Amino acid sequence: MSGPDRTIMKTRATLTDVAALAGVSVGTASRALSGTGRMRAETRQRVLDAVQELDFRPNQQAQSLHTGRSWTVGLMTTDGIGRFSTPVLLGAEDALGAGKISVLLCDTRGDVIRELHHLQNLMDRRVDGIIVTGRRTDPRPPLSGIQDAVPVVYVLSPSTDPADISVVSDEAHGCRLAVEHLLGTGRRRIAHVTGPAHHAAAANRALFTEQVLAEHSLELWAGRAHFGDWSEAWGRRAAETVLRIAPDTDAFFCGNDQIARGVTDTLRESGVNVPGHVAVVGYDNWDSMALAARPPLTTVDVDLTEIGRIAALRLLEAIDNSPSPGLHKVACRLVVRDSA
Amino acid sequence: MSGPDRTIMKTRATLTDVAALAGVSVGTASRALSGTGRMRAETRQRVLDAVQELDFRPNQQAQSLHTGRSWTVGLMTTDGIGRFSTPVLLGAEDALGAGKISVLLCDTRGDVIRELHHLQNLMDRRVDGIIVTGRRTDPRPPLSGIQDAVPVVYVLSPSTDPADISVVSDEAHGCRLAVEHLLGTGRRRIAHVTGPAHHAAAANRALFTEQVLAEHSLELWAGRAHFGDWSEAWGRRAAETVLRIAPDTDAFFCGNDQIARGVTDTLRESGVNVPGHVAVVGYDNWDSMALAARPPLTTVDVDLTEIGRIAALRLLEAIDNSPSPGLHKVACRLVVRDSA
DNA sequence: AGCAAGTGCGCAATCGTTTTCCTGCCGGAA
DNA sequence: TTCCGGCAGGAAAACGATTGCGCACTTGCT
Repeated sequence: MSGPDRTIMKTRATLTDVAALAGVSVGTASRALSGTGRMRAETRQRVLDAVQELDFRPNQQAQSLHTGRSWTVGLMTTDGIGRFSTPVLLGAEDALGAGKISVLLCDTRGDVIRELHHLQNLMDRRVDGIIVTGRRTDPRPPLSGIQDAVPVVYVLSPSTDPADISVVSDEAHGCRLAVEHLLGTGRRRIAHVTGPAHHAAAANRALFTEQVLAEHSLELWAGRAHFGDWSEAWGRRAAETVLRIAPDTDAFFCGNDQIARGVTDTLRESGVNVPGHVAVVGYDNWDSMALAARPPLTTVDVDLTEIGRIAALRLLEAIDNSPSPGLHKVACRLVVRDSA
Repeated sequence: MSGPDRTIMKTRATLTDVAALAGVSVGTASRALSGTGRMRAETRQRVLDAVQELDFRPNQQAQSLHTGRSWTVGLMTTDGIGRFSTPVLLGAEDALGAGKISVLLCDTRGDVIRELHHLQNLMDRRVDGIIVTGRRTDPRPPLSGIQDAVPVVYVLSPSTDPADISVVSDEAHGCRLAVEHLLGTGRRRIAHVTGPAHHAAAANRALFTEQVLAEHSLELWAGRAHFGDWSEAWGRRAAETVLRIAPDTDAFFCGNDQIARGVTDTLRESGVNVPGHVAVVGYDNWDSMALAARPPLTTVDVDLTEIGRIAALRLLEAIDNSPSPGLHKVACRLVVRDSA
């Protein structure tokens, strides 16, 4: 319905209004607010009073137009906003917000056209920087068409160009934490069940796990790493297989918490005590999985929020013209619960 | 030939550059681009060529400063960005993106101070509208301090002021779908296990469930609704209780998928066949729960993405000065899998 | 030829700040 | 008294676009 238009449109006060009320020129009013320039304390106070009186707040767009800084960064997520990118996003938003910077959200859904389109939009809005995050940890090609126009930080999925700034989780460290925790509780026959071999996350974690074991003159139990998918169902199936081919396995290190949960389910239902007889360690520390498992999972926390925070800090540095290019790895934490 | 621009491409081309290259005034160049005003076809073409040549794109900030529209909306989420607000957010971003509008993300973490702060920021940036979303479905007080300055749409958590625009899930509809599906498969003794009684979501779903049953001259089985928390552990415990006090129960309708999963676990481990002997229906259609349960859960999908989309559309209407105040309810879908 | 009605396009104001330049004015030194 | 340094604050030019107004030049009609 066509209601009565807002006649009482109380338009916000401008600096001109403030200056008029304070009896000074706009230039002086501006200087009074920014603290630059010299003026009598009394004059400055008159301006401040007027600001108070009119509830004046500067128009960001006008400021940005003049200074060229928009105090805005774009956050492009390539793969929806899933379980992984959300904490990253929050961490970044938090760190940026402290610096008075706001976040423009773009979801490309993995579509190159859409990515280009959003990129164009961000440039049109003169963002000060861009954070690119993906769900997978596989490297991705850098954004095309923005040669140095604005700084970019890649998160979770590093850029294939080592000259770019990338922030990722230190998976080698995560695997070390898990394996050494298991070793510390006396386990020696450790099987590894994980996701698809063509996922970097799965392949890398398997590799790092083997490396850490090798340092202790051990090998993966039950043959090589067991690649499947990231599901509970796969965890259940894989556990059955391992129990069959290597019944003396005394620990499972799993590529994520869903697999780990599936493994514990199979173990419990097979009458194998966890952690008494076999220990299980997960990866990701996904609360609703890790806590609901029986028993609750000991698991590697990749601290996604911290990753987001660090990415934001690196971006701020780059915006301030002192970028630190390269791959930044963020340490993991081991969350010890009951399963190992 | 793209010779000269490659080296000097330091700053983006402005309309002035375009006008100079085309040999016209800025005003004419502007009109050539906007399509307004009359001019010789040849002149327009010269401008268009210059735009092409210089890769010109208008500066949004300058446009906004003049027109007063920022083509930006704020999206405030009050409670982190969880499982519920994320799909809403994506739906909104999608619908708004189609209208060339970008989304500024703000996370208040349920803190009133932070909310005020973000609100202030959004106003300073002259957003065209604001979407407010919360995790809980309980009503919330409207944003304070923005008397009609910009339109606001509340999502998931409706505003306590009925004159505001709110978009929520139609929970009565969701409960009807679930209960009538159970009735359709011949169940008559339906128990209800749900979250804390002080959560609107739990209380309402229990109420609606009873209402639908009453329409069929039935009552909740195993006494009144069983309130607890939203966890699997509660689902497991509640199922045990129900099996004990009302062993002839033939269906469970649960307040969310986690509870439902807990219920199926207890049933399976007690040797009760699902759905052969007892049927189970969940709520939320949270994939990683519903699909991983044994058997996979039949559950109510609240279509959060659609809710986000609709919220965005309502906001666009309001921005265009034809708001439709009140509570808008979005229908649910029943996703039938194996548990009922 | 003369006049009105149209075209095509430039000029300049505008949006709200920031920042540079410049002008008074005051006091102190010569 | 005159000159100069320094401080307070005003005028105005940016920033990059949009748009109302009006000037010059065509055209069409008598």
